[in-house]
Amino acid sequence: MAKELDFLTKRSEDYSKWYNELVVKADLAEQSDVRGCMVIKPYGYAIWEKMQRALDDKFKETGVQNAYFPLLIPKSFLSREAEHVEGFAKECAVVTHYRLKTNESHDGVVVDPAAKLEEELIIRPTSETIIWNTFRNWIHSYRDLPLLVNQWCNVMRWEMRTRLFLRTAEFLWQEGHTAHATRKEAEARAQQMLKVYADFAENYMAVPVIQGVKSETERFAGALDTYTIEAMMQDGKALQSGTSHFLGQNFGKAFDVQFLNKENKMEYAWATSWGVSTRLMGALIMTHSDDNGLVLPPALAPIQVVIIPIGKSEQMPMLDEKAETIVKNLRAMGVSVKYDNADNKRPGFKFADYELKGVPVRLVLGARDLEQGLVEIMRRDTLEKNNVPVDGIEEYIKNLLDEIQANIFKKAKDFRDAHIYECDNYEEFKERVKDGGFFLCHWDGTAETEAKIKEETQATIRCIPFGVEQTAGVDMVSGKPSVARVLVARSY
RNA sequence: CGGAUAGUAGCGCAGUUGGUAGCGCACUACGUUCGGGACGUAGGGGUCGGGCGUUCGAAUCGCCUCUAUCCGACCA
Repeated sequence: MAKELDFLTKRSEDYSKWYNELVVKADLAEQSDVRGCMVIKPYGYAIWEKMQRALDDKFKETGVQNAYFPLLIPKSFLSREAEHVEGFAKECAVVTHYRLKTNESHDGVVVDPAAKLEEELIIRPTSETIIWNTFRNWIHSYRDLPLLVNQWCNVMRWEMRTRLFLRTAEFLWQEGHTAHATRKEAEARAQQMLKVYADFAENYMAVPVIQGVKSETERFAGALDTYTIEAMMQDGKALQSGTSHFLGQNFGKAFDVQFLNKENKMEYAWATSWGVSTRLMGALIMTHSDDNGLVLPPALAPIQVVIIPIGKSEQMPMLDEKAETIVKNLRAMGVSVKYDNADNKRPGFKFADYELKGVPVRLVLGARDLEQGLVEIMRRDTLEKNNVPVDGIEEYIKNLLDEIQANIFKKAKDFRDAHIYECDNYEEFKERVKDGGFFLCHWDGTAETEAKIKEETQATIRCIPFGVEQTAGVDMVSGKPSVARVLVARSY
């Protein structure tokens, strides 16, 4: 029997520790030696690639095209839009020199002071400025609009405290930037992309989200409106999982992007931007995983089915042959399968390892069961095991994958819904918000109230949610009248 | 930038009257195993974060410094 083994910390014991260990042990990512940066390992990156592909397809369905803009942004660009620079100035990495030279003792290099840049370059924290500087040359007439561009890239924000996937100094994301002839069209686009994100989160990631609009203080720097999807993690905290901004004419004016409209009049272009990042990986991990490790939705799992043979060495050729047929059939149905017949790992080890990695379905091909025409199927979401006839197993698995996808979404949604509360009493709120959960509360709409809640409870207004009944009431803090409930929670 | 804690093998750690470094996992080789994280035997791997000091002698004591983690502040 096993002696001291390297199990995960229990989720209930220390949520942060559990999360960090899980990311590392499931082989998704690790801390880099470079401060605040992350190494995404092949298995983690495979999940990210699946996300990218699915999102990219959806963007293209809405007419968006991919492009690429420079990593380095001249400092002067960033300061063109006042609010924008204010929002990002504190977390920018700056390039000041373009050359190194050998030091005097010839055992290292130093920055060459003679190679100081006349104008410093900023490593992009986001690309609105450089993209709108480029858009100026692309947009002259209403016929050039709408301009719908997306880029997949890395950005850098010098955060004080970082956590794998959730907040890293450098991260991967996509940022969409669109230019429009009318305010209405731009607003519609910002909302449309939010829907795309919500659809992706729920149908691919199986993460239920609440859509809404941010309060003024939580808005993106330079935006007129910021739309958001908010997900609930298993500790009851909120995770902002994607945002879409209506930028008005702020960047059009800042970068002088004007066009001739149908009436032959000059007008500034209307803008949106929208993005999701590798933070979605964090949402995926924290929403579904359990004490055995990761639980991946079949739609995003790099390996959907793992087949593990068990038998004496003389039976292995027979099992290999049987497995080959099943693998071939499953692949023909578009299912990604791994057959693991490595003889240097024992079955028990493989079971635990693939559970840790969140593989949705495990098929055990046992010589003993096979004599009766059976194989063992284990589903990762419930850990249930079943003996199933090997005939028609491919169809069974295909259906099971769909069922798992639906089930983990339902499970996450039930959990979230059970932790959403309406609350009208501030004292009660202060007490209960410590334990997590989403609170629907009346708000008088002032920044003062918002700041007070944040200061006293660490909770923030996550969004003014769409689709909730707009009932009048009184603000639980100030006692002033309120027209609707907003979503308040602690967040990552 | 404040408060706390910690830096010893790839990872996790032990190492108090100060005496020249060890355990588990991982790794290498061979063998036995294989239906829920196997075991045996034999190996390889360390300037004890860095500097200065005290001492015959420092992982251990003192001072300085660097780094990391957690809690705050900060975080479209």
